[in-house]
Amino acid sequence: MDTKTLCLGALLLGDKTGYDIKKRFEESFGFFLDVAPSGIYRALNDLETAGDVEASLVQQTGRPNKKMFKPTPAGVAAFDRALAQTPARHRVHSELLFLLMFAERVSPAKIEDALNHHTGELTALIDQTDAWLKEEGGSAPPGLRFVARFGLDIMRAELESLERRRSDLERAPPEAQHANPDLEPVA
Amino acid sequence: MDTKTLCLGALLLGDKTGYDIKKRFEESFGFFLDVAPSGIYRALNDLETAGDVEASLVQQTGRPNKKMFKPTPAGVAAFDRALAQTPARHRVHSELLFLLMFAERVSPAKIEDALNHHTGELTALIDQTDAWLKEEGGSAPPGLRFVARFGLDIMRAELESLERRRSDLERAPPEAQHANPDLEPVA
DNA sequence: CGTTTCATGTAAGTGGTTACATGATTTC
DNA sequence: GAAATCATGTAACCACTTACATGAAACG
Repeated sequence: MDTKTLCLGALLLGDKTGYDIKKRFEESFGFFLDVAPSGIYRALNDLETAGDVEASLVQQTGRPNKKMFKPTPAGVAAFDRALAQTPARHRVHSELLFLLMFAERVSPAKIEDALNHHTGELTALIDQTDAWLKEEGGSAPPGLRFVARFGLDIMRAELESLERRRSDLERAPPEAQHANPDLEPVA
Repeated sequence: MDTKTLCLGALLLGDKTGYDIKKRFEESFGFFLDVAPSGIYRALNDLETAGDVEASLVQQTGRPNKKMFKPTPAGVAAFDRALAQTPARHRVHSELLFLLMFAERVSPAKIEDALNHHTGELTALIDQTDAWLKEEGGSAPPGLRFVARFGLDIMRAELESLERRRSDLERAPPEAQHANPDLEPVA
């Protein structure tokens, strides 16, 4: 899914400036969609020249001026079209899992760190989502709420599974397999 | 994570040809890592010129010849280095969730389809992973087994959550928001 | 005082995707 | 007969990433 559509979506959810969108991606959104910050401003400008958003400059004193964006009817239509056409992919894009697949080849410290880091991120996101549901969840559209609840379910399942199975990785395999002495035969 | 490292990983897991790797990506691997098939052959050739893999041609009658690849010691070292350096990202890259966030703007049929398709994929993958664990799981390295088990946990959690919450989406919100009637384009 | 927050961009480079090409054999 | 499987690639394009640039104010 391209950055432009993602930005339009953010604008429909109430964001106003490129900075707002960037923040949203760093927080909730970013958990399941990737966008580079610099790409956002670019996309916004492209959308503007295409007539899909309208911009208005806001002078500010004490802090940088900003540019507020609003989708035009054409932009909304384009968004809906993109939504309807986008194949509904869903995958756990994870270098962490790739790393864990090859856990034997990596220093235990790195594995430990990676696991700790991820569980930390998960608990933070869980808390954050939980708070959002309580505060704003009531007034949010059902789709948004659904995704938040679903996300919570998954993140909690991940945490639980990691905690339960973690020891399987940390216990070095009894004897058979220590590091990789000879790895041709694997096949 | 770049295609080359991914290919090296696949070779360490026992794959031999580009085609094998491609298949692995379409099956298990592909669930959490993206690679375009055409990129694989390219990557393999690059790896060969870099001296990270060795190739041997296999003449076949009745079907196309193939090129079997094997990592060199240098390749193995490069792989381990890449593993150690790669940040252990983990995110649910999901256009499906994006779609669901804006469920009100999409035709109920599309939502229904997307959900059905995904649950179908999930059950298939669950069965497949389950079977793998029973058949080959015993002899597989612990990292691989861990990921398979973790994957099962998550996929089951997803299925359960989707089934439980699905009705929240299908029930149109009481009054306020009934789709978007002006959806001229694709819809 | 140093760092984070706010706020918006440019420039260069490339890795990856899409689309195309080939062709025998087995399966339905 | 049509379609899928096996098997390997080339060519071109461009969206995205990384790195860099700027600068005031608030926070600690």
